[in-house]
Amino acid sequence: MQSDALSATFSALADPTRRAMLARLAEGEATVNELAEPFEMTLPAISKHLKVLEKAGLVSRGKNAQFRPCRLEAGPLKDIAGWVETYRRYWDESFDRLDSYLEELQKEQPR
Amino acid sequence: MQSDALSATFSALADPTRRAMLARLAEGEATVNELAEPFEMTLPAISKHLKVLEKAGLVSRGKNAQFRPCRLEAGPLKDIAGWVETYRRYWDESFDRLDSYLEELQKEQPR
DNA sequence: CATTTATTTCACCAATTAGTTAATTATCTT
DNA sequence: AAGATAATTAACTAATTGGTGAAATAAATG
Repeated sequence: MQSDALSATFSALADPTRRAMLARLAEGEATVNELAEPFEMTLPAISKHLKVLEKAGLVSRGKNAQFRPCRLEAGPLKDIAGWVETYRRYWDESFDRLDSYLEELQKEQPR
Repeated sequence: MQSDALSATFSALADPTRRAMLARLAEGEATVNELAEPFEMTLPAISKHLKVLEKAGLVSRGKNAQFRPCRLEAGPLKDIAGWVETYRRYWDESFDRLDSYLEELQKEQPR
């Protein structure tokens, strides 16, 4: 088990099923069965994928009777965005302009 | 082996050693031995990590005498950035403003 | 040509991952 | 209390991953 958060997040995202589950959760909360519905997998498999997402902090779960509604938690995605952003200059020539735009944004909304 | 490109990229990035290698390559080309130097791993292990990065399209290799200089290829990182960007609204309230800024950028520089 | 240097391939191993079926737990409904 | 529904846990398996040491390959150098 990789212990650093960034690795856990990248690892959780390295699976199309899990990314599809996040995409579904982006539209709103869903129960485990609702999340499982589009896939040809058994429920225990879905349960395991959910656990991976949960450990990476990408999903949180509530409790409603026998249901365990899942919510998207985007914090770790922000970290991914931050990490990848440091490489933007290597694929995008207009990096400098966006960079300074983001700096502007920062100044406008101080903490 | 997961066949889709996005999964391969996330998977390649889900390892701190490989991310460190990319960070090194961001500073410029490096040989395998140069890349290996900061790590306590054997050369074959490094070679394997490089192969993972290469298969994900994140690294390309040249040929110079017995050296195989490695270069960073940022294309797949752009795809990661694109993927994660669709979730920005979930962690950042000022998404709408950035979104419209990026649309502006698009218009200014068509293809 | 023999040796050194750079790197890869091979054969192996232990741990992890992604899936299964069967059993269990928890809660609601009748 | 009994049955149905939601979800998890357990036990197992096959494939993948991340590492190793030893051998092989490729090119430069004495």
